[in-house]
Amino acid sequence: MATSMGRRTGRPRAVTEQAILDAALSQLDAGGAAAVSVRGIAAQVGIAPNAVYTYFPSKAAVLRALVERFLGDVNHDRFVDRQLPWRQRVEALALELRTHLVAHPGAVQLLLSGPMSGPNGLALRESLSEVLADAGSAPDDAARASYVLLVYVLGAIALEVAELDQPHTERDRVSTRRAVLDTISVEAYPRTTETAATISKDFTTEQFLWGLTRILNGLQPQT
Amino acid sequence: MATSMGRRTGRPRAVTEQAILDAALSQLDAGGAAAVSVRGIAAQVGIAPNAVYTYFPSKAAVLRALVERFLGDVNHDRFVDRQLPWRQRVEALALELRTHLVAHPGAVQLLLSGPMSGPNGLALRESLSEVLADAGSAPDDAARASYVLLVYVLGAIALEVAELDQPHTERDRVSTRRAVLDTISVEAYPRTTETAATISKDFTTEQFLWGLTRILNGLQPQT
DNA sequence: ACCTGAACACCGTTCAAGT
DNA sequence: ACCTGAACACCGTTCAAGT
Repeated sequence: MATSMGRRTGRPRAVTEQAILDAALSQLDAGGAAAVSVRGIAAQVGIAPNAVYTYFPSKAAVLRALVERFLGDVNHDRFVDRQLPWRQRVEALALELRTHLVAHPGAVQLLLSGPMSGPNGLALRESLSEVLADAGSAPDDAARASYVLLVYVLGAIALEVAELDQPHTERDRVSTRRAVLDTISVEAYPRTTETAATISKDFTTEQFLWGLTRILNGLQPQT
Repeated sequence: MATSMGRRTGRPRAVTEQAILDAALSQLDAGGAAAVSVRGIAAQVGIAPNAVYTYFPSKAAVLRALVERFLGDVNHDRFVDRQLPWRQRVEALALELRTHLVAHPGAVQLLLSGPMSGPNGLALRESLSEVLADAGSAPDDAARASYVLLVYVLGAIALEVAELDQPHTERDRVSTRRAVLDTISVEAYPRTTETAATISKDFTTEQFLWGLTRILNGLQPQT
């Protein structure tokens, strides 16, 4: 509420923080994260390069603000609607994230190179925690699940957009995507080899990922 | 086998490709991906900046070669051992990857910003596919599972190293890590709220991730 | 308070010249 | 064949000076 207040009198600002971020985003879209430059932003909004530092203290601050605005733009309507089943709420979030990230592929790099510690980033993680708490997780555990889900969504999209830059045929791409779908569970398929007999019948992907995470975090797998 | 052959006579090389990559890696370790520079590499190995272009055609090529060498360094012994149960083989790979990536956190950025399309990258994906084929997946489906697993491992480590740069207490970090462990399955916890009743009893994390992936790839969820 | 021009210490890459 | 010095077109950031 104090956005247009408190500005000390003097020469009026030539542009706005939003215009700076708009320019940064258009550079991001045009050439990826590496193509975003302070000088390019300045040229686009029509001020001298160093004038950018009146709006943000550094290029890193510009990128942080861009990530924050990006996260603020994802639609939370279905996500926070407690009337909906929790599955639909999480799916809505994942879909929203994917929509925005495919529209701005460079943003994936930005998201993965920082810990999303701004207000909107924390809010998103908290909302996700709430959903999973509604789903029946203990409050503490829900925070954990939100981490796993974000990892999965961001990681999957990161690799997807990396592949988009490659000279693959569309057919390759489609089959790669479909390829991901059916194999999350190896249980869904008949055992065809002898070594496959080593798998116990009731071993699920759920247990598998659980054990994998445990190992990745340096703890002993349960025996 | 033709590495030291075929070099046309003339002035001998002052350094080696490996020395260039060593220098690049030390810069990566010291200051992250952004700190790797052609000029810095040249200074470290003791040649002029432009002499680097006798060894690699561009900075991007240096980084690609670095990723390739990195992937070649992961120990495949336990991973390719068909005597071991497939779970242990995949876990060995995940652990190996994590060990190397935590030792060289900047490499995560490199891996996630490219599609790992070099020989070693493809070999790793193929090996992973073989393991899952041994586990009973149909050959085509196994390629898909390897994608999911790589996403999970790389994504998880990317966020982990991003958090390492933050001013968190060790206690925070440990609890965050433990937090990830227990909540991959919401099924493991008792339902405590009314909305939780919307979850069917036999709904597993496996099905959940499966549906999520399907949605992320733009296909209709099954009803 | 905000802008500008000029400068500093960098970058990746190219080119002509040396051996 | 490989190296060097010099140059080109950049980069983020700082500083002194203007209004």
